[in-house]
Amino acid sequence: MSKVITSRAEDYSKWYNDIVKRANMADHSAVRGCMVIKPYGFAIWENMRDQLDAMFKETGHVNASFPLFIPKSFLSKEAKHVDGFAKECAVVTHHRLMNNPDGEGIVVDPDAKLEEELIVRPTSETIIWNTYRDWIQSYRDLPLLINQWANVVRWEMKTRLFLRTAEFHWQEGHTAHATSQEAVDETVQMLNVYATFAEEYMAMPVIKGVKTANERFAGAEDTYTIEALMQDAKALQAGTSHFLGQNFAKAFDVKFANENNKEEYVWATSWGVSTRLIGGLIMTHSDDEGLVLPPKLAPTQVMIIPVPKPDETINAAVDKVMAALKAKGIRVKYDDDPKKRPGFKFAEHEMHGIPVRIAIGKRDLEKNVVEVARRDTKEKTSVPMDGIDDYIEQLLVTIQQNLFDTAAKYRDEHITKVENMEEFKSVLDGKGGFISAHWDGTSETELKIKEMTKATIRCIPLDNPKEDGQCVLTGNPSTQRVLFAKAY
RNA sequence: CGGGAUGUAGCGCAGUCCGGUAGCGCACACGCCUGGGGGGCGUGGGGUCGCAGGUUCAAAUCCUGUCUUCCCGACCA
Repeated sequence: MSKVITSRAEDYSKWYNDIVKRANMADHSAVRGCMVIKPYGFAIWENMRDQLDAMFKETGHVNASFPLFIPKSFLSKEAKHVDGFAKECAVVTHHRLMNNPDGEGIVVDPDAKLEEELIVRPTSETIIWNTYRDWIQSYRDLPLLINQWANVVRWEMKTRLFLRTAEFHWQEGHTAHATSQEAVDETVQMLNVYATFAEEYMAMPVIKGVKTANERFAGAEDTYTIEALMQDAKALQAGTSHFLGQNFAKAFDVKFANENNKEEYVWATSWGVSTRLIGGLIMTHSDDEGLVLPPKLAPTQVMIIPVPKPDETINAAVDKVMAALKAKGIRVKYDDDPKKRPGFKFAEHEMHGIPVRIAIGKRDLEKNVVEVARRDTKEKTSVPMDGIDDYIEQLLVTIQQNLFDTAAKYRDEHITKVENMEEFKSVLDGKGGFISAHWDGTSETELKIKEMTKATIRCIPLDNPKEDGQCVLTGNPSTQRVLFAKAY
């Protein structure tokens, strides 16, 4: 049992915070609701970002950068969009400071008021579509497939490290298409990219689905989502991909001439994932000993520890092992700090979620073996030095798969079919997780259930089988089940 | 924005009721011992006690004001 991390059973929220802090991922900053992402946390984000970026490029997208600020008037051009974001915007009103004429410090210079206030972007649809107007004239300019890596600000009332912060890092893809179908295809394609990334790299199983009108992105025709389940049986919206229809094209007057020289409004998508994924990564795999990272995203995959401390014989053996592992492209480090004891290092690297530990001591060397420990299962095995590179290479694959399988099993065990509100409430208050239930398709019912239980419809799964039934709340006819859950 | 807490060393806390010039654990620095799961002993450095006023010979402690952060609500792709 860890000496510095609160157990999940004792206090799940505290456990989460302890992991973030003890694993050196992030800290609260001096700015309300904003976090400092520390080098280790950022290294994980860089690995996620690099992989996603490669996947975006494989699907034909390119990166660009748009302004941090958005003129206030832009935001209000799409009515639903402004409704969705108005309450959480940071606003720049002045451009100059001056010495306080009445005393200490500096004050805002009242003469430096901006003609038009600037909004710190909560998302970039408006500034981007205002720009696309100038870029798109003909169907030959389409599709336009652009992504940007950026930070955005949403003035949330209640924040949590990585899961919901006032400022966060993300990517936002913004694409323009000649036809509705092409835009819908793009929306689904990017949802699939996200799902592949979540499952194959984060080892986090997700359910792909569509949001209900209530949960839809402000300004979208349809919002597709990937939903994951955390270890406390609450759902996490891990990524969204929006079919925006012609809403933004109409708001910003973006038209193109089609093959018949007829003017049409452009069809749009936008899609994003954020540093929130790191929160999902933590809550999917980690345990009471600390962070657990999937090998594909771990900044360091293998840590070698000399026992009890480095010396010439051990160092020589380590050099050989490291060279062999590096030749396989494995990210390996040697903790040769002579001042720290092995037990301390074991605990420390477990806290940081490093997937594999290799301990090398004199006893091992006499037998020409090393001790290999897995972070996911805590299993320790004595492994011959010869062929250690192949062994570790395979082990990393095994760990990656095991993390996914374990999470998928937990998730599958936490999808429960219910037929009425009694069952609904008892499952929700008991084991939690996703509740698969019939719903009559109305916003009123959805909101009523939210009010009664705090559970929302996370999504209507894409591969949902049609099934006649009766709404859990109203008894009205329904054609399919939807997934409810309490969510982050 | 309502209700409740909180603020003392980098972190976690005691001291406040009953005023007398600040302490413990961890961390940090140095030394010695130790060494296959978070070592031991010793020495040492580090604090305008959230901020601003006030009472007093004397304020972390009492009084007034103010701010911060956290929790519960409200709010929230």
